[in-house]
Amino acid sequence: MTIFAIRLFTLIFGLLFIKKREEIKAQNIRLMEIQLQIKMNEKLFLRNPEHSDLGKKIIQHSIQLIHKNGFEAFTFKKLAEKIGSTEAGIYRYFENKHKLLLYVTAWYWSWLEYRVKIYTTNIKDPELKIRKVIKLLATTVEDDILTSHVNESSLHQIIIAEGSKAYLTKHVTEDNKDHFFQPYKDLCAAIGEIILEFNPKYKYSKSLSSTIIEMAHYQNFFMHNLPSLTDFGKEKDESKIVSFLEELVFSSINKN
Amino acid sequence: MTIFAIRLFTLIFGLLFIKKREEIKAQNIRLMEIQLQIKMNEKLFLRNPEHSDLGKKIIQHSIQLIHKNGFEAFTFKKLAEKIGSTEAGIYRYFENKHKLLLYVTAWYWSWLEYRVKIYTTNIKDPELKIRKVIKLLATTVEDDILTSHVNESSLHQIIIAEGSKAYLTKHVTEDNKDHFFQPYKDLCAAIGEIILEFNPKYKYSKSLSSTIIEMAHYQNFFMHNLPSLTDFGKEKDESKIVSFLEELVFSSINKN
DNA sequence: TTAATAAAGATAGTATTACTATCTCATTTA
DNA sequence: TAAATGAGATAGTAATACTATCTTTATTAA
Repeated sequence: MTIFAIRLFTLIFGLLFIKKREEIKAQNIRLMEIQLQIKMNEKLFLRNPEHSDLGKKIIQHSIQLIHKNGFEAFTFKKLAEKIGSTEAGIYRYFENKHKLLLYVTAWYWSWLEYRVKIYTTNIKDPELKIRKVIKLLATTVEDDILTSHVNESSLHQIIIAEGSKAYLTKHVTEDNKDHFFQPYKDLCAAIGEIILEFNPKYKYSKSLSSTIIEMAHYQNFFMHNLPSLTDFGKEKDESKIVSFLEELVFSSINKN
Repeated sequence: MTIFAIRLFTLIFGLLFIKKREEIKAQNIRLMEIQLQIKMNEKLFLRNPEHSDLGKKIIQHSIQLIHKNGFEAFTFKKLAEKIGSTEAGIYRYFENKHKLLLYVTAWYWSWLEYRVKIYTTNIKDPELKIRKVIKLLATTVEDDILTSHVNESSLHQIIIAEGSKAYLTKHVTEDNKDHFFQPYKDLCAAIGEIILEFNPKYKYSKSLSSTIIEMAHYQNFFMHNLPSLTDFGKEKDESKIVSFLEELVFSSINKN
């Protein structure tokens, strides 16, 4: 079923799904391994990190380091030391650390949209679709086995704490012209569509959509770090955020 | 009336309102000048910027520079050059640029809470109060004449684009222990109270409150910079954000 | 098998940033 | 009049954010 859903998704939404041949040389056996590969905007990198071991290590350990020390403290030098390479080596892949942040955030939003699509295509009822979407947005993810070098759980945490820094810059406009935020915008549009499916007359589908996305993350951050800004400070229970967002959304879009 | 409201506010909410004696030496005349002074957390600075000309210049030109070039590009060196002082001079007032950001954001939230209070104390109807609050949050401010060295309009823009960077750090927890976010939390609590006034049974008053605050700013940022994330991209009309927020809030808290 | 090419390691160097330290001088204030 | 304070001037340092170049190693194509 999963494989079918994934293939369907590939056909419909154009993400790349490849069978990767991995040669185990010692035994000279060819194994087929299923890997999810997300097509990334080429302007985000100088050399495609998916295409080499060093590249994958860069992504993998960037996520770890940013998650551990935060984006401000993250430097290419520290990253290089961690993966046993050199600063210059990282610069061959990414122009600077902000591009790398744009890369991992774009990757995250693409991956989320992919999950939204495969988990909602089989659902008819738009109400259930929206509930599913909110759950996907606001619930901590388990590591996706389809992506060996990306720890989705850490990545999720990064997006919560650092995600908005990707666009809160003086060069948003140029970055936007280079389509660096396309995955975010696509996800927002997709959720907006579902909202309109539920209520075609609702006037703020996109703004409500970006509100859900942002708040799914912000309420999580607040709950853990500035609890008095939420009503979930004591329990620290993600399902409460889901309930809040559901109530917020459905009371807004109900057709009365 | 304004003066009365301000005095009332001083009594009730403990903000400092002082008559500042300004000696005009040449003429040896003492003038009384009304100044709004917000009591700031002492841990935010090394030397109180309100207490000297250089200090006020630091605040005034920091706001200008951050507004113009963004917080990342902002350095104490550039600031010093701009105001004709030295880097070391600025460091006597603020430990680092992040503390300065915390200072101006805390100032902004205090000022907003002060405005929320004076503009809602005379209103009985909680519905009207909420409408007023949303307008105050989501509408560009005119420069407040009561604060000579703060350009509130630029400050508002800064909060939209840089405000969340104040708490999106690895040291939120310590900063929170030092009460650096108290003004934000107070504002959020105050709005939460009004929501409960309207509907005492509503379960998410604080989360809804932080949602309104954040979205008032984010929808504005999106509208201007990533318009496809909103429904106001074409008109770029702040009053649309107000309408969106009003619909969001009232459909959520209506008692049916 | 050989040559060409690409990836990546090794090393060096620079401008800027984010500070810290110290010394002097002018102005207030007590 | 002495003491305290504010602020200008200058110097120095460690870290950051790069750029450049040279060499070694691995891959591929002729």
